[in-house]
Amino acid sequence: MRTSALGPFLLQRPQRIATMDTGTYDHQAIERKWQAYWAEHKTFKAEIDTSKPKYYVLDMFPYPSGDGLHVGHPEGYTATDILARYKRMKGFNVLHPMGWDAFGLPAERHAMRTGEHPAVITNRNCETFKGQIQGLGLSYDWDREINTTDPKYYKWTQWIFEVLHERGLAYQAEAAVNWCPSLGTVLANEEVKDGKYVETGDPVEKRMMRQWMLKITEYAEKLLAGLDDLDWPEGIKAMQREWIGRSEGADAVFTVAGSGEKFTVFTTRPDTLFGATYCVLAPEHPLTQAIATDEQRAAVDAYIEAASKRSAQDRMREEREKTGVFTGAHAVNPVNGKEVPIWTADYVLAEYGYGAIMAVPAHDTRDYEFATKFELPIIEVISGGDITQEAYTGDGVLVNSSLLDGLNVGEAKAKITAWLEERGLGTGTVNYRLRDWLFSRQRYWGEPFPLVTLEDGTVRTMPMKDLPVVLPELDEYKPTADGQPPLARAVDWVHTTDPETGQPAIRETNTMPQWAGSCWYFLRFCDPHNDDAAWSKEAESYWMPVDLYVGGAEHAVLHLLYARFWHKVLFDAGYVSTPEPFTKLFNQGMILAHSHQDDAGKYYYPEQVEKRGNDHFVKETGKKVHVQIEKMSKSRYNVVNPDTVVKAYGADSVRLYEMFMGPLDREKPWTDEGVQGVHRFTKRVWSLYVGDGGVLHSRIVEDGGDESMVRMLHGTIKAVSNDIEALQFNTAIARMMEFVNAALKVDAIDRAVMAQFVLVLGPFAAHLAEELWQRLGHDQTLAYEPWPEYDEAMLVEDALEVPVQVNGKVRAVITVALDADKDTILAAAKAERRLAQHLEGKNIIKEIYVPGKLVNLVVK
RNA sequence: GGGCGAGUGGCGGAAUUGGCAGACGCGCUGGAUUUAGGAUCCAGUAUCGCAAGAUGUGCGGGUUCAACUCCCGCCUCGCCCA
Repeated sequence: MRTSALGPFLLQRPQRIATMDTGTYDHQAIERKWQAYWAEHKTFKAEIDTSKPKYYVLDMFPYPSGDGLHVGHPEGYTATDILARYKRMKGFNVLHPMGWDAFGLPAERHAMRTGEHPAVITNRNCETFKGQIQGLGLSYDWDREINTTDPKYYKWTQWIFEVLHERGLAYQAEAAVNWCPSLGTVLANEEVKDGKYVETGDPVEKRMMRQWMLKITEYAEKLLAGLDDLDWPEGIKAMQREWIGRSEGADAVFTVAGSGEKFTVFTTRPDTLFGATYCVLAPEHPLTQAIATDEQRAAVDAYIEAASKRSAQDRMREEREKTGVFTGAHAVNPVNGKEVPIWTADYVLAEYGYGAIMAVPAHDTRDYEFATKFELPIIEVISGGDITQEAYTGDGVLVNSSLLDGLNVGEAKAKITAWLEERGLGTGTVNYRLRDWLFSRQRYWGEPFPLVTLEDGTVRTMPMKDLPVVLPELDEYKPTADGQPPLARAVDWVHTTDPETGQPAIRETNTMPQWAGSCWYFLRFCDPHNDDAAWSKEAESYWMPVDLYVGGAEHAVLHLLYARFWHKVLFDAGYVSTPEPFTKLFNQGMILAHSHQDDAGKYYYPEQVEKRGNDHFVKETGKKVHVQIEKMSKSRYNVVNPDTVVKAYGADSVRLYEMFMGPLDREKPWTDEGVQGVHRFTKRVWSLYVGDGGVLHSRIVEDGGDESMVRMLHGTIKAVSNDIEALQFNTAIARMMEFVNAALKVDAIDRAVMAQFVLVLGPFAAHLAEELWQRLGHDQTLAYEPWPEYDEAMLVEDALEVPVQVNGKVRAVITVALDADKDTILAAAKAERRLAQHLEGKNIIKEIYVPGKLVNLVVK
């Protein structure tokens, strides 16, 4: 066995783990060793250091479910970890924290079933998650770990609620909510489909309840405008814009004939006012019942009752058959005094606009459908379509519209809006689809509201000294028999006194929704142990904003909009220094997996299935199954558990594979063979550095190593650096593979080259790189080693290879001197023997040389 | 219906943004090693063809010396909104 110049030196170093002496790649021992090292040395602890530029890279923190991590979680976490490690080596002071979004319904349900306190369940789940995450070697500063259910944390969530309250942005209202009687709680709109709770199928109904609301609508304009400058995926920005749904139009006041009652409608098409042939009030509209005539009252009441059972989504679905009933009353159209019938129909929502519309069937698809079904008149006011066939929604010249005749849509809008304003019959307005945020949940496992209500109905927020308002202990977590939230069971807790006046008072029994804690956790990470404030000005202004935020696209709207809203309020209140919290956002794609299903629809675990020829069969029964690629889920029997993969192939292999699978933002299927492929790569890296007996491999030499590897190294550094910056980790890994493949083919490589490559590998295969770095003779972690610089001069090849095309098809490749000029190269190209048959008997009519790229000869 | 995105070998995917299509990996084929299996190593692998060569990036057109890339018209799939 040859020993390199460094061999003897390394042999003298004490080996920490005996099994590593054998020279085989023992990923388990290496990973254990370095994870212990990082923890013991607090390698990734972040402190404010104004001498360095900061970089705040954040993952969307997880809800720690009882199922533990699945391979989807580490995808984003690995991406941010690579960036964090890379930025540290680039000299940035990196903030890279992790915590738990731990309030939520699953823990509460579990508590209802078992009687175990949700905090106990939650803490157990957090520990599981933490263990799994640490097993992946992610470089979080664990001293900054936070948990939204910790009273020390939610004290400040309550404080922010008080800031919102002080600023008039929190109010109580009777609101129509999705009430699920069997769960005893309200549900968010997205949890309801077809009048049922999506998880259990329990029926859901509309119910008016007193609820806390947050006035997010007041920030609609700021939330919209703020999107423009963010480095976010355009699709996400578009979704937020749609969600906010700004539309310009006009309010118009209609009078109920013969009663003097008035109602306002919002329309984006005031130009079509002359075409209004009926009005529709939402079933929930306060006038609906009031104006119903005696003959129609029974039908109207029945309709209102039926509508209350349908969700907003359901009601808005266009393909759904329109329903509605005539109220018996008529409305006076403000522009022409014409009386039109007033209907109620559930395609009009109480929450949108004023819950009332003027219907112009000739120029609105839904109104057209409704009018056709109920044989209501259709009057054309904009020419250009054929209203006997369908609604015409395009531009055109106004007709049948008195003062508007002859104008186009834009002109007519402006003219009629001014006309309405002059007469006090309406105003030009901006309307938003965005609704105020329903902020109460009838649940136990959430933040209590920091306020009490006095006997006279006065609401008082708790003074700072009395925060946090801690969740009381309960014997049972179910709603009370009379339908009150679980907190109503804590009678002594509910009945309290106002801390300032000593008057008897009662506490709020609703809790905040799960979104609350995640609206500001990125701020707490800046200063997680501060007991005097949610964060210090110093910490906030140093670390914020978040430079890169990575998470799933499922949070495109709600979490990201709510967090931006709170942040803007805190900005206006002077508590934070930036108007937006997340400078750059990136959504990782979902990881899919193969599932095996028979014709009856039954799923099988991959282990139950075997491949025979091109088909797959259930081992036991021989039944044929089809293989498909689907989202991972327990019910599809196709969830991949990262623990088993880490155990079999190592955390470095999991990290590398998740990044190598494909572009970060795309969906991609998990395959075990793929993991094996990158695992093979880690073994090849090991064998590149470590020879028999665990000493450095003899190919590593002090100097005189292969020249081509120096060039290869610089190319690799350049490519990997660019790829990391662009979050293109798949191609970065491919470049490193190319380096290793080339390195394994040469006999001697300079030690300096090998050391630099370890540094490049470091952000990806962190454990392996640390181990090799140590074996190269370093006694400190590589985490803060300067990132290798590449030299552009080193990328230049000795000679230039130029492809030669004839009529755009490559026919030969010629090798020319680097400094060869155009004429020389063209001459060389034309002289190329292999081109002869393509040039024979033809005339060259054009010669193109793209410097350094190619030659193209156009012949005829 | 509208918006956004995607479509490239048997598979996941590359292509410095108009310049050698298929990097890298999986799988497969052959070989070496092994009692055997696994692991490892070497060679090959878009399609047709013995070859020369021809064809080839969802489909159809166009621009260009040159198109996966740009333009026009379609088809399919995914997500979001109606």
